[in-house]
Amino acid sequence: MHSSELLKGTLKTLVMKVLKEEGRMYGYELALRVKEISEGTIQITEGALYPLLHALEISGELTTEKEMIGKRVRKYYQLTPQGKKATQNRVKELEAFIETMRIILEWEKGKAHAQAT
Amino acid sequence: MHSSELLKGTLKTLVMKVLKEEGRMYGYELALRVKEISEGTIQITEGALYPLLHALEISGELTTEKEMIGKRVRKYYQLTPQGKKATQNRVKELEAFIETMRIILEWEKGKAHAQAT
DNA sequence: CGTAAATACATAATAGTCTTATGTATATTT
DNA sequence: AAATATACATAAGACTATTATGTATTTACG
Repeated sequence: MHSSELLKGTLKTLVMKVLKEEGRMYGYELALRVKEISEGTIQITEGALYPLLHALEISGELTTEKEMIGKRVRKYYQLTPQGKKATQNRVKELEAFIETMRIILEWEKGKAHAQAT
Repeated sequence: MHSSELLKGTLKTLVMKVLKEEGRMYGYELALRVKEISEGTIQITEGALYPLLHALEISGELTTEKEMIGKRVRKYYQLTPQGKKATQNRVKELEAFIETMRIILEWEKGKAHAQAT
C-alpha cells in the first residue's frame, strides 16, 4: 500500500487513463480496476473518487448515463473527445514528471548521469 | 515546467534526498540545486520550502546551523541519522510508487504486461 | 550612481486535493 | 441473522503547495 500522500496530483490522471482504456465504467468498478492493476497498492477512496468524477463531468471531460441494475442505480462514465485529449496530455505530463523523479532519485553528488536523447 | 499539482506529496522526499546527497545545504541553495537537477522543470517555491524545512527540524530529521555571510544570515541544514533513515524509506516508497505509475500508464485493456521479478 | 535582479530568510492568506466520517440502500455470502 | 460487498453521495477536517507580502543585503547593469 503506497503512502496516500504520493497519490495527490496523480489520481485524476490515473482515473482518466483507466477510463480511456476501458471506454465505459461505473465508479465502483473503476476503483476496483485501479486496485487490481496496481496490485492492491492503490485504493481510491470514495470521498476522492466521486467528487473527482463529478468535477470531470462539469468540466465537460466525461458524460454519464444512469442504468438500473435491479433496484439499484448505477452510473456509467465515459470520456468525451475533449476528455480523451486531456487524458493524453495529462499522461504525457505525468510520464515526463516521473522521468524527472527518476533522474533525481538516481542522482548522486558528483556523479554525472547519462541522458536519454 | 511540470504541473505543480504533481509535486504534491513528492516534494518532501525530493528535498530530503538532495540534502542526503549533498550533506549540508542552505535553503536557497537547495531550491537552486533541485531546479538544476530537474533541468528547470521543478521550482520549489519559498512558501513551500521554508515551512517544510522547519517541520523537518521540529520532527528531528534535520539540524540547523546559522552562519553569517557578510551581514546576512544563512541557515544550513543537515540530516540527522534519523533523517537519513527516513529519507531512505521515503525514497524506496517513491520508487515503488513510480513503478506502480508506470504499470498503469503502460497498461492497456486486454494486454497483459510482463512483470519484473 | 541608481535601479533592477539576485540572494536569503520568513510567514499569512488562500486554494486545491485527499482522508475520514457519515449517510442511504440493495445484494450476497456465511 | 449478521456481516460483507456493492453502489452511490456529501460534509468536515487535514495536509500541502501557491501566491502574496515582508525584510534586508549584495551584485549586475546601464
